Amino acid sequence: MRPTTKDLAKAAGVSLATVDRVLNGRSGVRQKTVDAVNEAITRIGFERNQVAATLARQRGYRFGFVVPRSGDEFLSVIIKHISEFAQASRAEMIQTKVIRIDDHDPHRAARTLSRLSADEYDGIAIMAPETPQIRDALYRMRERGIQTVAIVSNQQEEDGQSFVGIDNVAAGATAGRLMARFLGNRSGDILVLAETMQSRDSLERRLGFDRVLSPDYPHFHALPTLETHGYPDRTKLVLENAFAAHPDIIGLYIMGSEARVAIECARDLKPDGKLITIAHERTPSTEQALRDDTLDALINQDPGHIVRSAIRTLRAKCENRETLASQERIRIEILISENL
Amino acid sequence: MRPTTKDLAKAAGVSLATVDRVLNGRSGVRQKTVDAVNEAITRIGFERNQVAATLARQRGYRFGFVVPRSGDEFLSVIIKHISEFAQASRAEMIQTKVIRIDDHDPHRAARTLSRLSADEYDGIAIMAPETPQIRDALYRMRERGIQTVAIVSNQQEEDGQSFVGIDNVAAGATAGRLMARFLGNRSGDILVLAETMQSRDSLERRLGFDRVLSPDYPHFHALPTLETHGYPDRTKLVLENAFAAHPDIIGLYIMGSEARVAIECARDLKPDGKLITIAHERTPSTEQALRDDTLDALINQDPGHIVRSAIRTLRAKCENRETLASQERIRIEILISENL
DNA sequence: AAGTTTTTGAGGTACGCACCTCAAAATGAG
DNA sequence: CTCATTTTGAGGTGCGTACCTCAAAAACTT
Repeated sequence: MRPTTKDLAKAAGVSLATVDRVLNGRSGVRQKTVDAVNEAITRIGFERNQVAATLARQRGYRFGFVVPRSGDEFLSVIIKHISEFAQASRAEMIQTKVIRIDDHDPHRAARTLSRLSADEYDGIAIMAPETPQIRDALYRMRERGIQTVAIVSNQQEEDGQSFVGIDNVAAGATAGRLMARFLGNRSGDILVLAETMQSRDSLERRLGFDRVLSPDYPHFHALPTLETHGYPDRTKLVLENAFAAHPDIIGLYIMGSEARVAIECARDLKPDGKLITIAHERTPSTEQALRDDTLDALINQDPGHIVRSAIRTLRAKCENRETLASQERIRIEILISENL
Repeated sequence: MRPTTKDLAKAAGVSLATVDRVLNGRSGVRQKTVDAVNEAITRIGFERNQVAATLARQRGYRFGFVVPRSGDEFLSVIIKHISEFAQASRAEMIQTKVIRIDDHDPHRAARTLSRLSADEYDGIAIMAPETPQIRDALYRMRERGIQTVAIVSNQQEEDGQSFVGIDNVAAGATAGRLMARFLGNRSGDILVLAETMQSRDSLERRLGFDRVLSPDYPHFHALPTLETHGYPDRTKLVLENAFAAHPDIIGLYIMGSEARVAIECARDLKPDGKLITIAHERTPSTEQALRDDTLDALINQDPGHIVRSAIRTLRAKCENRETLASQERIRIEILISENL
């Protein structure tokens, strides 16, 4: 039989009330007593029964996902997975809400964050670019006793701040290696497209991409990153100009998460199908592009996995536990039409 | 507030005892009453609180993983993940044991299975090739009230029998497409290696491999599958003969899950590094081969994911729930040295 | 030593459900 | 109609923990 709090109290020579105080970090216990209880915990191998603990809390866990108000296809996939998992984990006493923030006004965003109270939320997962305002707001949130985790876009590493997502340098390197191998011995220019190079994600992907291409494959030349700023018109224009200026473009690497327009343009500009195209994030449109061969490979981070991992991470923090590392590592997936 | 069994009883106009009988499928309730309760469940949106239910059961869940007694590197990785997850889910009142069976004697294996009682196990995950004896034993296990799920190797589809693993035809096709794209415009022979072609997994992978290679790439020729039967010596011999007989071998596809020996041999026989090699399953040795470029790509099914998914699937069956499909689909992962 | 403050104990209630018993009510058979 | 059988209700207990109150004990302070 597994030892219970009762056994622990007996083993530590204290009362149930004191055990409770120590286990839940309440004040008013001498250090000496705390140590005695902790010693007893390891001695008898006590492990809190999380099922009973959750039931006794009366109010499971309340988590929030803070995401940008405006967004691309990838964001809607994320949100779909949030509500899907929220539905499925209601029976486990986990409540999940989506909170939208202004992604172009860091101050307003920070204000929204500052209004989130520990009475309403046990933990917050945030998907937002790194800015001083956001970083501060997150710091104060943790001080208020709300657990935090950053998803997709990394935030500065700090105590109590974890990250659920991929290593973008490695993702860029993966794209670079695939690009090179798919191109084989052909030589020419490679076009690199991003929404903006202001974002850390794009910078890192480009860094990884070049790190593979520059030293190992001198017969390719990756052109400077072109920025679309998320506008379809601009994307089209930029691509047209690039293809006109560089007649021997043989590869296209789309780093941003809104690849649809770029893929369509590239297909129209290079209809022979000789252009090797690699993009990020599985969405209905990139999936379709893979199937009809306008896209050669897709680098993906499973949005469902990210959402579930964020919730598990938050929950582990609330329960003062470690997560299972192998379960929480988000993989850099390579998708082709055969393994969709 | 979420409705409880009490609310449900009131809404259905019956007592708590009857609600309990219906919810847990006990006998002695008229169909008319069962229907009334079910109607009330949907009407008020009742959802059983699994946390409370698990606690009240007094004895969490007891699951067993039935795996072959003899095995390769992949199997040991699986077992490592079983104990890792078992450790982590003790706090959730889930107990997990590993049960070894004789993989070369289906009768003995079936006898071992027949001794597993519902008093000891709520569910069994089995990793075993499909044989009539095993299939029967699984059928009787389900009749005894033990939930079953097949992992890695599919069992015949039957009522109540689910499968956690990859589609091996698609996995073979993925390997085929990668092989072709990595080879580019070179032409020559491709060697295909398996432990045995008796197993369904190998057959399916070969099928998928050919399905991509034969129609789309006539300048490659995939040779008939060579069998190693898991013996290092034989693997070496078979490879030496093949390379001697076919001077223009440009690709090697290792379908079995014990790739170490084959990779080493191939490296010795074709030291120029021009041989494109693709294998299955991430293990310490295949991972190393990827890093030092003796392996070009790895097709992997995440063993940790399989283990966790099997347990979640069993648990969902015990609780008479659906699983979250997107979480349980095992992906066909493509690994190269950049996205390890 | 007397008073103040801090620390501890004893006891209780609650969470939502599983599982048990026994008697009462409803139903069916003859 | 009576008797046997089936179905239902009322009530209880327990799972292991959280969280609360109040008084008693221990530890400091001056």
